[in-house]
Amino acid sequence: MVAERAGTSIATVSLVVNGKDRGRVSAPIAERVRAAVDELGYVVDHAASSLARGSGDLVVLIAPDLSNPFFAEVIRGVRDTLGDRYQLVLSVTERGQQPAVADVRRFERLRPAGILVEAPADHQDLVASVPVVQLDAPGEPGAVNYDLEPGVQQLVAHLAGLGHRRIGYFDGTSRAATFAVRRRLLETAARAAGIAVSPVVARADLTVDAATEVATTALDAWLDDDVTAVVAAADTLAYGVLRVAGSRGVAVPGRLAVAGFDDLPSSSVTAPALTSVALPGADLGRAAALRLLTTFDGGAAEVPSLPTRLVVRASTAG
Amino acid sequence: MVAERAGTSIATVSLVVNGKDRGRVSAPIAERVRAAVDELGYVVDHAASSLARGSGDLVVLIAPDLSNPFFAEVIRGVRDTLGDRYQLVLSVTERGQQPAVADVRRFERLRPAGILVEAPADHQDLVASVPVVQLDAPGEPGAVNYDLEPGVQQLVAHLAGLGHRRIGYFDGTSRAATFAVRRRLLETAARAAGIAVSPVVARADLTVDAATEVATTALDAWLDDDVTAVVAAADTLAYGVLRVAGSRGVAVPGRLAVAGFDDLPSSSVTAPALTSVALPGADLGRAAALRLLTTFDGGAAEVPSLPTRLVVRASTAG
DNA sequence: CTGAAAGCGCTTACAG
DNA sequence: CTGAAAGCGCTTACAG
Repeated sequence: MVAERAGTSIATVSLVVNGKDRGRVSAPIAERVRAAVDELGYVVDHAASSLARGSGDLVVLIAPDLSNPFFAEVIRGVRDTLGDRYQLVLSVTERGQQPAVADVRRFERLRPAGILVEAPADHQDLVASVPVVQLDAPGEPGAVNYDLEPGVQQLVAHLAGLGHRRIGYFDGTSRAATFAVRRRLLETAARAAGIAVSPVVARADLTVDAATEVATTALDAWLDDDVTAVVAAADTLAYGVLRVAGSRGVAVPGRLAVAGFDDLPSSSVTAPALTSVALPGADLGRAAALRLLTTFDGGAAEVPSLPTRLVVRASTAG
Repeated sequence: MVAERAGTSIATVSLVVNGKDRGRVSAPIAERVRAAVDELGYVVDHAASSLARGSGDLVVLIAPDLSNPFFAEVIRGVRDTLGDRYQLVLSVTERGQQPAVADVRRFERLRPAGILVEAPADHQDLVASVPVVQLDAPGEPGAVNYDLEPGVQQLVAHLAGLGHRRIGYFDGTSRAATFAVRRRLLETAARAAGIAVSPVVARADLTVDAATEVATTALDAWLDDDVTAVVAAADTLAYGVLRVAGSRGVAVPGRLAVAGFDDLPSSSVTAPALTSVALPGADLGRAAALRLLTTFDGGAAEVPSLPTRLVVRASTAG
């Protein structure tokens, strides 16, 4: 430890650097240490520190591929809540993959203070030697989730009110539980409202390009099946439908209404602007980070589900 | 080290676990060790390992706030190139901030194998005890950059060909050098083509919402100044212009042509579809990761700048 | 082919 | 109020 050039012992430096010098180290000595630290540009070695201490100040957020801008919002919420006390690092899975046990294992090695897992693959047993909080993992105990029901109900009521009687569903390929829930809630609500859901199967990765490719064939199938509205499990999927409909001259919403989930920032500038069930990503991130912080302090407050609501725009409203 | 339950010494376990047992440990013993490792779910402690070894297998990518989907592409490129040998972790700066020296310092503590810095604040001296590669940092030696000139030339030629003689520029607030370069190249090319650049100042964070807010007042100023086209330093900024123009009934491109930089996936579905200078993010990520990998092996190959080109869509073409 | 030992840079009781 | 010492879990020469 180079900074003992301050003329004191290693232990004293450690105390000062960690701000544990109150009433343990005299002011002039502490001052000398700080000066030496500054001069030498010293920065405590994280590996050694975590080793000695048993765990570090890192918080790991494991998220799926970031091509869905939704995650950027989540990350921002986490960051804002974690503050300076903890250092956030992100890990992204491979495109099209959900976070799984192996990812959590991999990051346990880093001895983080805690791990956040966004939209994990279903039915994983995500226990670790450090606190783990899951986001967007319906059915998992202790997870921070959206209450999707109100948003879906509003969407179906909206479509029913416009006279739609047969709709298509554009699902993600993601194995995350939240997608199964979105589909199930929509089907249930549709049935209750007397709306049929087309058997046409359409699934794609959550990128505009993948969605466009799938929509290229799915669009015809939907139209052949007399579908008048398509609900996509994510806005990025809906963009694909908009793109194909636009290039084929299929009027939206005249011939086909389109809606999504997420309400991404860009959904207000699409052609036409997209109706969407708003999932406030930053709120989710904040709630999850807060829950982790509470866990650190030994608490375990129940986190209520986050509300969702429908944002109506031109892609359905005409 | 728990796994010595395999009945061997700690050192032997270490050798086997790190795959350095070739010709040093007998096959049956190695086998016994592996079995024990599996049974106990043992995973080597990263902190201890990095400490003993001097550095770890982490690669840190420091990026600005991820609300610009462009970065998702960059990340994907980095990930794909790094492969399994290294573990990528991301860090994002606070919204509106560029990566700076302090961020690099912070991550040096982790003893990563290397650090990647995307669009750092200008004029930073980003040296560290580990290899650092900068992305999108024009003017920095060893940085991996776009060759923006051809894209900008094409854009200006395109606008000139359409008869535009006075254009507005919508800049980012980012202090990253790449934004200064975009502006300068555009101004130079415009002058050469006999196009005037309006003195109206418009700058915003690279989010659709921030851009919309700024565009709300800037749009009037541009129109008052007889501007017939606006070039935005990023697609997300252009989205803000499209949004305001749409809600005000200003015809795009009839009254005002709009173009951006990035060519985000969603730019093909905006209303109208956005003309943009394509900056292939994944390519940038791949090139930077490759450069870092070469550095690890002691090499220092020159990386050529990545080509850019104009993608023409309805927002300018009519 | 295998094991005992030193050391990586810290932190934290503990004794002075 | 301060310092010497043990120990965190590994890796890697080195000796057997």
